[in-house]
Amino acid sequence: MSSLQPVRGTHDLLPEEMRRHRAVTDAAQSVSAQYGYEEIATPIFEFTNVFSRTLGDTSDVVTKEMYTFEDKGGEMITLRPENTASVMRAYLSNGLQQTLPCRFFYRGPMFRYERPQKGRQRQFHQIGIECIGIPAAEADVEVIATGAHILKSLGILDRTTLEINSLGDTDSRNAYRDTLVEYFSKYESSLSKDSKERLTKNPMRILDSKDENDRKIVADAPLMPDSMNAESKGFFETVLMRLDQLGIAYNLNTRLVRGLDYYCHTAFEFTTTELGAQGAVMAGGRYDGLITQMGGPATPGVGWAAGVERMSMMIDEPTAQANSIAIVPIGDEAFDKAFSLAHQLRHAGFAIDFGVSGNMKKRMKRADRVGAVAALMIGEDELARDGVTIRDMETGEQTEASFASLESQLDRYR
RNA sequence: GCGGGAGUAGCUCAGUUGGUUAGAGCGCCUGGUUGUGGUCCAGGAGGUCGCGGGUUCGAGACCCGUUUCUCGCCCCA
Repeated sequence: MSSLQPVRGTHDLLPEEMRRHRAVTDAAQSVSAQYGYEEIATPIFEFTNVFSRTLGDTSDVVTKEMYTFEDKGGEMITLRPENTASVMRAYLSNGLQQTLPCRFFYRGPMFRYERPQKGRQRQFHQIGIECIGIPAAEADVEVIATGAHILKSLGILDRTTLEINSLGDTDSRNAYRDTLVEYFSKYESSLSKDSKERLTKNPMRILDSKDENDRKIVADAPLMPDSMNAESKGFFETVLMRLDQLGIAYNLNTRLVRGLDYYCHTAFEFTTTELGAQGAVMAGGRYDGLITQMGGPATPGVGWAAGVERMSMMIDEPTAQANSIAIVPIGDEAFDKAFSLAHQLRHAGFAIDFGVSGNMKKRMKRADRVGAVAALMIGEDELARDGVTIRDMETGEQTEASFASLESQLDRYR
């Protein structure tokens, strides 16, 4: 294959696509800030054990999707497949336990060795928030509210559904897991091939199997709430009550589970039907055990991550950047003057399009193509009276302006 | 990792049961307009038909392999 092809599952972000990404991440950053989330960035690679220790030994992400390599110093390095573990590592590395609670927003590329599909690439981008240090259910609700607010500001909230479930605390989750294994083991021979594997690796996954026969067995499977202790039930009730209070609509989904080991209590996803096989736009939950798993002090946390590519496919085309003004010199002498004028106007805060070559017709055509709102024409006539001609590119109307009054006359095109 | 569909110009696509020199629209360039963009008219550039092999007198078309995209499975944002 030609070496000029990008690596499979990677894409160049050309200006049009980049504008969509920026519309998504800038809106997310700005809304998150309203909720007290400050932006941070962690390295795109970490020691492999940052991920392997936290995501779960049997998760697909760890077992088959990580980009892992040995660097020249013999260290095992992994390109981050998600950012929560990195953020927690950063939290511990920098001794931020002193300043709890911490609210972080992040954006950046993630890497997973997967089969590319619509809305699924090997290098993709996520935004996310993490709220560290608040054990109360209100933190879960704040995190969900922030996410919903971002989706709303992008104009896509009403095209998603908030699915929510509780996995309970560690005791409840383990109890439920044991109950499920016991139940499904009775039907092991009739389970699908995938589900037989899940039985040992991640029994809760059998609950959302798409296999028709599995679904029949699942229909009578024990339910999570029956294994939940009183504390876990109370926690989830508070979450739902507070969501109701804020008018955030949700769909209770007892089959909603998590692939990564560190989740407990609240699990949620904003899903859509617009992206083919990829339903999840934004997903997250509570991860009280994560920091302990990494060797830190017991610290609660809750957060979500969202796919930038997935959201940018759903939003309307963002409006282009600032109004620009084209400068069109006619003749060598005018070019001299125009070259300085472009510099002067840019420092006065205008966006200037200044083509360095071409006759007047070409330059006018270019001004039109870049969407300039006005063209400043400078030729012999204009130089003689020490000014320029301003052509409004929309109406075609032309007015004369002296160099002295130019900036104030251009104010309406800012 | 598994299964289905596709790959022809920068983009969207046509190309008949295998037959001479592979087309259209859009976009791009030049001219009609020596100081005026969008509209119009005329002309032009741009293709190893994804790549490699095979069948055939002859392959864009058929066969095999491969690669990329795409749809689904697994899993996930």
